[in-house]
Amino acid sequence: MNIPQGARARARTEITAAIKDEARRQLAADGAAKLSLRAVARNLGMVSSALYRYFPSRDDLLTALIIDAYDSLGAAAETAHEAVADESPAVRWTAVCEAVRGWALGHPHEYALIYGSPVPGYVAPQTTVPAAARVGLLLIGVVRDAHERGALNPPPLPGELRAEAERMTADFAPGLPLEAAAPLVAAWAQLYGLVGFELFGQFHRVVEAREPFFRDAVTRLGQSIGLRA
Amino acid sequence: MNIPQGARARARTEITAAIKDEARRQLAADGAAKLSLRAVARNLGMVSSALYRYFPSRDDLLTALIIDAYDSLGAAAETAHEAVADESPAVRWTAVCEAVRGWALGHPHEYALIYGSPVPGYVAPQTTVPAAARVGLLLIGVVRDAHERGALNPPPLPGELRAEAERMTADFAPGLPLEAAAPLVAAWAQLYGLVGFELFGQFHRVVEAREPFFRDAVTRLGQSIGLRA
DNA sequence: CTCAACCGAGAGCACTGCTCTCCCAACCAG
DNA sequence: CTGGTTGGGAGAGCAGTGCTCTCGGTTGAG
Repeated sequence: MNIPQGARARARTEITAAIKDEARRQLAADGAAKLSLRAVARNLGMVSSALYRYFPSRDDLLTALIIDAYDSLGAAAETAHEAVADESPAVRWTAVCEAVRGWALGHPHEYALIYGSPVPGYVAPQTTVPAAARVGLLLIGVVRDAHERGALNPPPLPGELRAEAERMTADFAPGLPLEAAAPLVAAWAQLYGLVGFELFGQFHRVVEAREPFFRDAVTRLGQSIGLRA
Repeated sequence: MNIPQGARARARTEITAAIKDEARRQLAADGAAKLSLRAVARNLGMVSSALYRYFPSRDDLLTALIIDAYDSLGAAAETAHEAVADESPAVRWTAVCEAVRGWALGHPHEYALIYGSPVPGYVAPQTTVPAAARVGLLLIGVVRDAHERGALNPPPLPGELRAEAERMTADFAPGLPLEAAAPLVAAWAQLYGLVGFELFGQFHRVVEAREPFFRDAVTRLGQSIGLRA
């Protein structure tokens, strides 16, 4: 990103990038579990121990890939959103949802890496949080926008969720009506349920017309928060 | 299940069960990826090669565990359902959903095994289908029952989903009104989105009051199919 | 120009899934 | 009761893994 700071440093960033690229290739081809440091090193013409100068462990490489995947997904969603920025909130909502699904179908193993079961004993470091939040923030923005232009009719807020809803809006969704907070978070999770089931084969012989089915489901998901079609 | 058919056959079923038990222990402790055939054999006092007489590969052992996990989850859901069999469909719906969540929280690694990202290159054999279908059939039964007693108000059916809905009801949900088919399947997937997000840490610092949040979400999920509270 | 930091190479350790061969014990037919 | 067949445990071995450590050569800062 900066002015070249010496051959050494530049080589380091280049090699780091090359490692990630090769790792991403293997990830896309065979999935996270088959990603092998030795194979990455081999394909890069280096010896496996040299790779540890760049990533102290396999988990650190995976973490880097996870952040990249979150960013790639977030960018795809944001791009799709910009293309319909002038439309109604309901249209923008489904556009973002369909972008998530599209990205997932195009990057199944990367999707599995970030939204599938966490790799054994692996705990995502805090570093991943900002990248992971991008899609969520985008959805919050759509719903808040609907609220601001008076196009939001959220369902009533159950009393036992009032405190939770207040905390949610204060923490990460300022400007959102209390009634929309929990339904929005739930819809966010449910979106990934739909995508995951399709991607991981749970819809095999159950859902055939995948696209219309998904469009219908996320439209109703938007309605469940109060976005009217 | 039968009359003892000789020491040989009995020993075989006993050892097979012992292997599965030990494997399940390791699965619960460390997750699927760390399940090691050699470690299982070691803890059972046998040599690793002997284990291949019972399970031809690691994947076959995993498949057996997957089927058991589906059955365990299905049994938990059915038990929970029976306990409220006399209640309204809406109550039974949330009871089944909460049973799924409860089982998942109690068996995180087994849940990850069946609903997380499929293990690398692993494809579930047809054998798993009946066990996997139990929860789905239970939910179908609840909604059909609501329909039969006139307590179901499904949303309108979009034209582009009519053929799909006809196929769905014909294939696995006879007696269900066309309008309910797609919303039900979607709700089924969305339920696992909610559970998965909680289980895999996506709700960390996002949802604090997990139980009321979940109860509210699945109640609205039921309403989205037409079950009135 | 010197010296520390950097980093690639290679050997090695402990582990994995899986195969193959050997050999004994259980079983069934005659 | 016996003899051949089969089931299954033991052990060695192969190819692969993540990771560590040591040895040198190169780079770049003081």
